[in-house]
Amino acid sequence: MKILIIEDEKDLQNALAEHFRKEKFVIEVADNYMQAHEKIGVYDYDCILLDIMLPGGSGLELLKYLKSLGKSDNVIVISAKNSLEDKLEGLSLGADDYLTKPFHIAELNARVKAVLRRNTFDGKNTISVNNLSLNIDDRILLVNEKEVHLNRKEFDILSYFLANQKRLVTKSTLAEHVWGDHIDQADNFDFIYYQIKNLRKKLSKANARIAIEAHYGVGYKLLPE
Amino acid sequence: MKILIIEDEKDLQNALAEHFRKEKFVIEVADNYMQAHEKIGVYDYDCILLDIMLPGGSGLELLKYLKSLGKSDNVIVISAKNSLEDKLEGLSLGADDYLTKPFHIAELNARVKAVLRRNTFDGKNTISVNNLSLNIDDRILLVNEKEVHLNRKEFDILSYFLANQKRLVTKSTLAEHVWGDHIDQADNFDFIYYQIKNLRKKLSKANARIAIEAHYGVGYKLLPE
DNA sequence: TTTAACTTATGAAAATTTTGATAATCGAAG
DNA sequence: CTTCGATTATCAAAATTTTCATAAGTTAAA
Repeated sequence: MKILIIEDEKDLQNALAEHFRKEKFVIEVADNYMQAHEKIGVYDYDCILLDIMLPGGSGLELLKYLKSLGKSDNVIVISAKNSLEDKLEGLSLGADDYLTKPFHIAELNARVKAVLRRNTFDGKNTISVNNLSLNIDDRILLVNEKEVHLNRKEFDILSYFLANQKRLVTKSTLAEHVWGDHIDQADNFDFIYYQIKNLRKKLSKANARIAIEAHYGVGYKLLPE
Repeated sequence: MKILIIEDEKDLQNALAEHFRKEKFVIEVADNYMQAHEKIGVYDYDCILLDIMLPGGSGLELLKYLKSLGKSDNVIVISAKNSLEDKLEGLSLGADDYLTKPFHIAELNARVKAVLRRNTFDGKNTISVNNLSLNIDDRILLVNEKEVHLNRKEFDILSYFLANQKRLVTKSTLAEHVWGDHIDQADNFDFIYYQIKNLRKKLSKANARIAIEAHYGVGYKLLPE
């Protein structure tokens, strides 16, 4: 998963890059119009964070360019507090989302994840991988066409993993999504270990052809096998 | 709690009115520009649902008017699917939120509640009523300066009640907020009854000077006593 | 006023989740 | 290739939440 950060303020740029690197994204940075334009033309990104105020040209021009390339649907516009107009024009140009400075990085993080997840789930209410299929609405897991009972946390964890397949999911991200705001920065993650253990047990008993990989010091990744 | 629905499409208007009446709001309706303009000038509402396309004038004009009166911060703009421009201009005029048709009424419901709650909580992280004070961030309840331990559901329920003081809270609304999306339309609410029972027990043991009133067939209301 | 239908309250049991202690595993540094 | 510190896994116990059965209360209609 690759994120392009288009932002000239060095402090913010570094903070963003650091944060998302920790979340195990591949980060690229552009700090002016030309550089951004070039990267956009050549590479594909899973998500683009776009500041509007840039040296060398307006971020809105970049957005138009992205739109012309059909790559504008995973852009999150970041605009200065007072330039509401930018924000609005940004939206009308098809940006997926916007955020006004200053913002909490947790907020941005949530939105990035939302953008990425959207592209995974699409409109469907069922995700299938190998021999499993998960119906989000009815909260039913089928492995080899047979229902496997998951309780609430197990289901939430698995669906988050499936929505973020092959991507490394941080423990705190998982906690935030499955358990809620309160538990964001816990000092131990026993509750995750326990649920993961049981989830794995159920999956393997049902011969599900996926694996939940632990990544030392970071989190987990779900892989088809 | 009073909501003004400015909407000319009769079907939608009725659906909205009916829904929010069930949620125990007081509903007023305006189905054209003039009527809306008059009501806005005379009365105060806790939330205003504003359609942009109206007979007799644009909703955006009403929004400007509301803004000039300093009453624009609890407006939710409802715009037709394709009129993105309206949406944007609406936002720039200070509307709190917007929604494009068609929308799920549950979505609108959630946003209305959010608008109302914001005005209750403000920026504070503590709500106080009589001899209790609830710290939202640290999730601590004090009654007469002494901590009363609440477990998760109890805390969530109480904080929702406090954010919606003196307002009737539907069981399904409560379920949606405390338990999440899944349990919106349950066929029984035993889990609510159980938590309410224990919450009441803890509150009364601590001599908290509030009461959780049951409203037959509808839900609960929290009252200072 | 009484009944019938339905809603809410309550306690006990079942299921799930969280916590704590302990063991196994991993990865960096020597 | 060891060792050490830290992370992850596992089990059992504690706490919480959900479910179930039943009782009590409420409303509307006869």
